[in-house]
Amino acid sequence: MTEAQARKPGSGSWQWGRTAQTQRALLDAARDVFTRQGFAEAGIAEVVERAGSSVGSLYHHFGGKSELFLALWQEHQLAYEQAASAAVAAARKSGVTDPAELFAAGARAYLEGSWQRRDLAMLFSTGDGPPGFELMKRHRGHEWIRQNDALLRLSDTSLDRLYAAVLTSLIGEGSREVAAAKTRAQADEIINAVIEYARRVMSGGPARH
Amino acid sequence: MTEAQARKPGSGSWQWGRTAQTQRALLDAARDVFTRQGFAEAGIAEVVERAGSSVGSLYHHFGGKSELFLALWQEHQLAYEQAASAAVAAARKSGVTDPAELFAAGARAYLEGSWQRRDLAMLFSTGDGPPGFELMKRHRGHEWIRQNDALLRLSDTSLDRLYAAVLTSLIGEGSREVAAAKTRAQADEIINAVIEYARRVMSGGPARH
DNA sequence: GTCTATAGTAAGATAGAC
DNA sequence: GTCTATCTTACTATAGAC
Repeated sequence: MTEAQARKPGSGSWQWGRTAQTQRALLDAARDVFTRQGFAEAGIAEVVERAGSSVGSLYHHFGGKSELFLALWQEHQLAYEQAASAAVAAARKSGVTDPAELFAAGARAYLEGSWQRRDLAMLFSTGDGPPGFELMKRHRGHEWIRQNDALLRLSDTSLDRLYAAVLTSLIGEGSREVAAAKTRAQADEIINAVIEYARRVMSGGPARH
Repeated sequence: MTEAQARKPGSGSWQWGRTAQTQRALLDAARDVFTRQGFAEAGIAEVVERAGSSVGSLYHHFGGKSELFLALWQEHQLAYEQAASAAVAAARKSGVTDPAELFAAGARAYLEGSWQRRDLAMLFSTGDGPPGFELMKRHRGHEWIRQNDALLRLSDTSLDRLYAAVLTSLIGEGSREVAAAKTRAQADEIINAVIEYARRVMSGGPARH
């Protein structure tokens, strides 16, 4: 593929995205290798081999193994977030106003994404990643909830942070289970159950002392 | 304490527990170093220095850095489990029979343990550990719930596994937040809130399709 | 059981030609 | 932008005397 596309047609006019191509190839190869072996086990060598690229190139474009992993994660996150916010917007448009329902709509889209892209969902939930990765994930998760329910007037109380943390980890755990499901039907069951649990947690809102 | 016990009384009759002493010193030093620096950052050298021991000795007793970390974790787990099952037994003795209430009693004791031993609770929840550690944790967590409510006639359905997973991660997340609390009072608030959320999740039992 | 000194190892990272 | 060859650097892990 790399070779075929690299062959210049007629003149030589197309140099569009030589960079983009390389990065794409590297990311795809990284997906293959990391999802099969995890971060620690995976070797940079195999990645560049599969990508038909080279170590130097990888470093040029990404800066290192960790950064490559992170780039892969960010793509994945982007897909999640776009799907989720689109779903929330759609629900809102069709008249839903209850914050819990809007949240549920977003969560469903999120979990849907875990089923498509199971491989990545599993990879990022195993706890195997570059130093500091767990922290980044937690951070991102909290932001997501915070944003998703700026609706819910969450303040900076430790109890509100807990509420967000609990919902985040609920969706996160659900995501893992969905990704581990054997069939689409099973995944659907799990998605529904997770939403149900989320509703239960949200019933009554954040705990007050 | 170590010093006091190391002082020999009268003769020199005591050689009891030279092994035990060394292991204790190593574990205590490991606690210091790991809780401050995490697993990856920590160096074996600093641990043995603080323990007044040596690298060879560490390998003799534990087998390596990872195993030392794991031994520390197991001690911590043991403390959790003893407290939790004692609490459940006590609740049962005083007439509680509702499974959800029994579970809540165990969970409360568990979270109590996260406050005492905050340092360890934080360490083990950061996601920094030897390869495969996250898996072990997840495994252990599930076992704990399973055992705690063999009461709840959970089967091997994927939905029942989800239920267990959700409760586990709820308690786990709560544990992290408790450990991060700044004051005892705040920790108590959080503990109560977590129990409340657990009750909400359990209301209605495992989801059915 | 304990220690010191040494070796292994292996992968990620870099330099510099093309 | 791309590549190859080399290096480096920090560990862990072991050997072998006491």
